[in-house]
Amino acid sequence: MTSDAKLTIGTLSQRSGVAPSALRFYEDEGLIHSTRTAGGQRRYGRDTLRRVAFIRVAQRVGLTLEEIREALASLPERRTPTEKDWGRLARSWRPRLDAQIALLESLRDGLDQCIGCGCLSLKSCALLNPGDRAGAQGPGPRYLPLRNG
Amino acid sequence: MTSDAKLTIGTLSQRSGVAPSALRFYEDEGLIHSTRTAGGQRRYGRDTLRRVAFIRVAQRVGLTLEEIREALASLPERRTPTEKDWGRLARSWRPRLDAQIALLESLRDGLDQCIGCGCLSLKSCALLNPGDRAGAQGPGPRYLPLRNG
DNA sequence: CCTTGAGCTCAAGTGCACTTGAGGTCGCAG
DNA sequence: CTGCGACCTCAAGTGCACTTGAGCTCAAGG
Repeated sequence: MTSDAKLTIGTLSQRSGVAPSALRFYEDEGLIHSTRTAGGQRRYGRDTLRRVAFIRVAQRVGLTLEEIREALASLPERRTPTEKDWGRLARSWRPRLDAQIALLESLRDGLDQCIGCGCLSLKSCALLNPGDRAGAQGPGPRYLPLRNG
Repeated sequence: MTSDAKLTIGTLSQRSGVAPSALRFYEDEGLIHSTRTAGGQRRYGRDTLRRVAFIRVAQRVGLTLEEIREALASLPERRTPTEKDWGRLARSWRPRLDAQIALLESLRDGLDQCIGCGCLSLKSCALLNPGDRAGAQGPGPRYLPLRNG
């Protein structure tokens, strides 16, 4: 019977390791949902715990909250998501993870050759132009969340 | 004779692929330096090209501008840095790169086991607590620059 | 000399992911 | 029923890495 107990924001915060302010923020952003007590306080179903966990892991993988919201939107609305649902979502990260790992490995392996040799000053350097667009006037950098890095 | 030509900010921008505004910003932050013409315009030595290249690669590796400034501060002030100087700096990234790669790999390899099995909701999950601090109320996330991601 | 594109400064704005603070309310133990 | 810790809202602030805009000056070709 503990399975249908609702969680307060404080409890969810403790169990998930995510600050209450962040949980409210996630809710504003449509990433999680709550019911309210008569007095207006938030109450979360236990599946929210997994939802929050998913959000944090997805952030580590490099997704923005925007992307995570989109991913979560593909979950069933009517029923509590199953392990298969979560598994499917998580597996969609693989190409992204593989690409990131490949990038970092090429960076690591290229350091000695590339930096030492002087190509670091050339537009054609693979380290400098991993996206293959030499000198393109792109916008600012994107970020990869790296919690507890 | 091209080797001692000074670069304007526009030329440096084109050659490095970094916007003029960013170059001015880097200068404000002490990451690069310029001399000025009589009229007050910036002129950069050719070694600044390499310096800027270093900054961009360092960002991809995950360093903040603060950290990059510190790294650059260890370069000789009096002479133009040699390839050995740059190589030494770049090699200091290795442990960091290795750690990041290891993290992403554990994330990738843990996905199927972890997300499918339900531990995603537990504080002891390795994916959720890579820093080994379950439920610690850490500050906000850190970022890993991921240009052209 | 004149024009014009490139450059200058300084203040403010952007995007992301939150946190902080002020001022007030809820809900449960005693 | 009272106290007080947990919760509420809303606005503003934070940190990083820049970008944008206004208003003005410089430098090089014709």
